[in-house]
Amino acid sequence: MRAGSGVTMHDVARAAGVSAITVSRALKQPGQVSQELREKIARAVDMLGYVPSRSASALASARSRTALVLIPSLSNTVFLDTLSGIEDVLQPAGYQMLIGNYHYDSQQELQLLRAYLQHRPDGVLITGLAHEPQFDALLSRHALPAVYMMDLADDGRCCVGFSQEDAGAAMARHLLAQGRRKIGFLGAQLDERVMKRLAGYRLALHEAGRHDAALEWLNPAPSSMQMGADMLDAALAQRPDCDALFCCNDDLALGALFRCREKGIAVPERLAVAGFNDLQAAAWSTPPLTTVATPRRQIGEQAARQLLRMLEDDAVEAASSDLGFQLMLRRSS
Amino acid sequence: MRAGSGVTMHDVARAAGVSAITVSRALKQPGQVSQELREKIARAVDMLGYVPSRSASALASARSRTALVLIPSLSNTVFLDTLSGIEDVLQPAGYQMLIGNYHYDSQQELQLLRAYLQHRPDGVLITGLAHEPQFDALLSRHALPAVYMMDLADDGRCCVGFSQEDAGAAMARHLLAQGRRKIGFLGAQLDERVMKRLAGYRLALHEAGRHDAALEWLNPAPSSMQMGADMLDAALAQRPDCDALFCCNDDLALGALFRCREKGIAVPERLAVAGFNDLQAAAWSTPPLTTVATPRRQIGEQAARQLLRMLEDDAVEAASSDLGFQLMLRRSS
DNA sequence: TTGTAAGCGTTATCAC
DNA sequence: GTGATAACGCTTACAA
Repeated sequence: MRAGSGVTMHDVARAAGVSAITVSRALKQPGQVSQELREKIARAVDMLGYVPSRSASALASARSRTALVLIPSLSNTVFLDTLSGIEDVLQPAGYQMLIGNYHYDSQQELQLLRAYLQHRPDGVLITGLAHEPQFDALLSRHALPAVYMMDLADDGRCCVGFSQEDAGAAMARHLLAQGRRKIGFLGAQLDERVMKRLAGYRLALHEAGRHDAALEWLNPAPSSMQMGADMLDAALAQRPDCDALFCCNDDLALGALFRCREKGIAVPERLAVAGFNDLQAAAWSTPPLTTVATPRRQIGEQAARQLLRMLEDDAVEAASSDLGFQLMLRRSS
Repeated sequence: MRAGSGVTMHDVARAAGVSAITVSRALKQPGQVSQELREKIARAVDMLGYVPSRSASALASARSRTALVLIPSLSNTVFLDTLSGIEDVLQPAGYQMLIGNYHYDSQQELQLLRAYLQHRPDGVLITGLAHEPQFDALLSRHALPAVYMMDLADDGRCCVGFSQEDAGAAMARHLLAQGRRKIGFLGAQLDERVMKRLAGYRLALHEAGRHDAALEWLNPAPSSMQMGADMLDAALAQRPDCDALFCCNDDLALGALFRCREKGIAVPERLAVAGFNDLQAAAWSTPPLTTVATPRRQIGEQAARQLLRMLEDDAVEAASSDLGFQLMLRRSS
C-alpha cells in the first residue's frame, strides 16, 4: 500500500496528547473543546503540517462539501461571470465547486453528471431547463438538490434567472418603437436560451403584425464575430429591405457592426443592430451597441446561496428568483 | 450516520453472486476477470445504478485521480483557453481537475493550495514561476508533482510555455524596425508576465539606445479597455512626442485604439499601437491590432500531458517545453 | 481467475 | 468536555 500524504489526525492527536476525535472536534466544532486542548491541538497541527483528508471526511460523514456546476461553455464570458458569482458564495461557506463544461452538448452533460456523481456532490447548479430524460432521472434517483440557472420555470423547480423570452420580446418591441418595420433575427448556437429569445422576438413581431419568417437567419454553429459578419452579408444579400437586426448575442452583433462599417452601411440610419448580454466590448464598438444587460454574476451568487440553503435545511422551500434584465439602449439602434 | 448514495460495491457483488473485490477488478482491470463474470457484473451495475465512490477509492488506494490547476483569473481568455486544453487531456485519462482561481493574489494562491490539499491531488499545474516561499515549501513537503505553465525557468522545474521576456523584446524590436523612436509601454495588473514583457521591451530599447523610463506607464489595477483608453490619454498628455505604444495585453491596446479613433489620432501614421495575446477582437478592431499570438491552448495540453507522464512513471524526466510565440503584424503598426 | 482479511483517515454513536 | 469503538466504501496484500 502506498503512503498517504503522511500526517494523519492520529498523529496530531498523539502529539497533542489527546484522542483523534477530540482533534476532529477542535477543527470542526471548536466550541465543544476546551480552550487549553484547542491550543495544544492547534500547535500540533502547525508543527506537523497536518492537512485533513476530504476523502476520509466525506466517507465517514456522507457529506462531500462539494457542489457540481454544469455549464455549457467555458469560453463564453456569460458563464464565467456566473461561475465567479458562485465561487464567491461557495468558497467562504467551505464548499468546493466541481466545474463541468459540456460544450453545449446535452449528451456530454449527462456523461459529466454521471462522472461527477462519483464525487457524491451535495448539490448541483444546472444551466437551463431542458436536459436529457436520463439526466433528470439520475438527478432524482440520487435525490440531488438542484438549482437551475439562467431561466425561469413554473413547474416547481428552483430557478434563478430571468425570462429569456421576455427579454427577446422587449428588444424586439424597442426596435418596433424606433419605427423599424423589417426586423431580422440572427441566431447562432441555437441553444435553449437563443431559441427562447427568438420566441420572444416572434411573439412581439406577431403582435405588431410585422413577423416575417424569411427575416430569420439561424445557424447551429458556435457564434463568433466572424459568423456575425458573414451572417450580415447573407442577410442583406437576401433581404436588402431589412432595416434592423436583432442578434442573439453580442459576438454576432459586434461582427455584424464591423462588417457594416467595412461596407459603408450606416448604423443605425439604414440598419439598426442590437445584441444580447452586454459584454464589455459592446460599450466600446463603433457605434456603441444596443443590447440586453443580464445579471449573470448575481444569478451565480443567488443560485449558490439558494443551494446552500437547501443543503443546510432539508425542508427549505425551492424558491425561484427572477433577477430581471435591462435594455441598454445605445447608438446602434 | 446519514445514508450514503445507496448502492455500494457490495450490493453489486451480491446481485452478481461474486465478491466485492471481483467487482472492483471488473471495473478497473477488466482483463483480470472472466468474460462471464464481467457480463454478470455489468448487468448488476446497470440494474442497480451503481456509481463508484471516489472518496472510498481515493482513501483505499492513496490516489485521487485528481489534478489541481491554479490560475490567476477566470475572466481572462488566456487562462480559459489554457484550462480548455488541460481539460481535453485530463478528462479522457480519467482525471478530474480542481480549478483554483486566485485573482492574481499570491497569498490567496497559497491559501487555495492549502485548501485543495485536502483533496490530495495527485499533481498540480501552476501558472507562472514566482510564488510565496510557503507555497514552494508546501509543494515539496507534500512531494507534489508540479508543472509550471506560461513561462520558462532554467532551475530544473518542469515548465511549459514560452519566454515572456523574448516576446516583449521581439515586439519592441518590430516597432524599432518600423522606424519608431519614442516607443512607450502601457502596463496593467503588473503580474509576473507583464513585468517580464516589460523587461524584454527595456532590453530591446536599451540595445537600440532608445530607452526612456519616462515613456513607461504602469498601473497595478486589473486591465480593461477603459483603462487602456485612460492610459492613452495620460500618455499622450505627458509625452505628445511618443510615436508608438506597446500595451502589455490586447484589452489595453483595444481601449487605446478606440480612444485614438475618438480623438482623431491617426494609427499607425502618428502612433503605432501593439498588444499582446491575440484575442479574437484583435483581428476585428479598427485598424486591426498588431499583437503577439501565444500558444495558450497548447500550453495547457502539453502541461497536462507532461503531468500525466510524471504521475504514471515516477522516474520520468521533468522535461520543459518551449512552445514559442508569433508576432501578428497587422495595420495598427 | 477468484476470494479473504485488513486497513485507508475520518466521523457518528454512545459512554463516561 | 473527552474518549472508545465501529462504521463509511473501497483497494492492497496475500492466499487459494
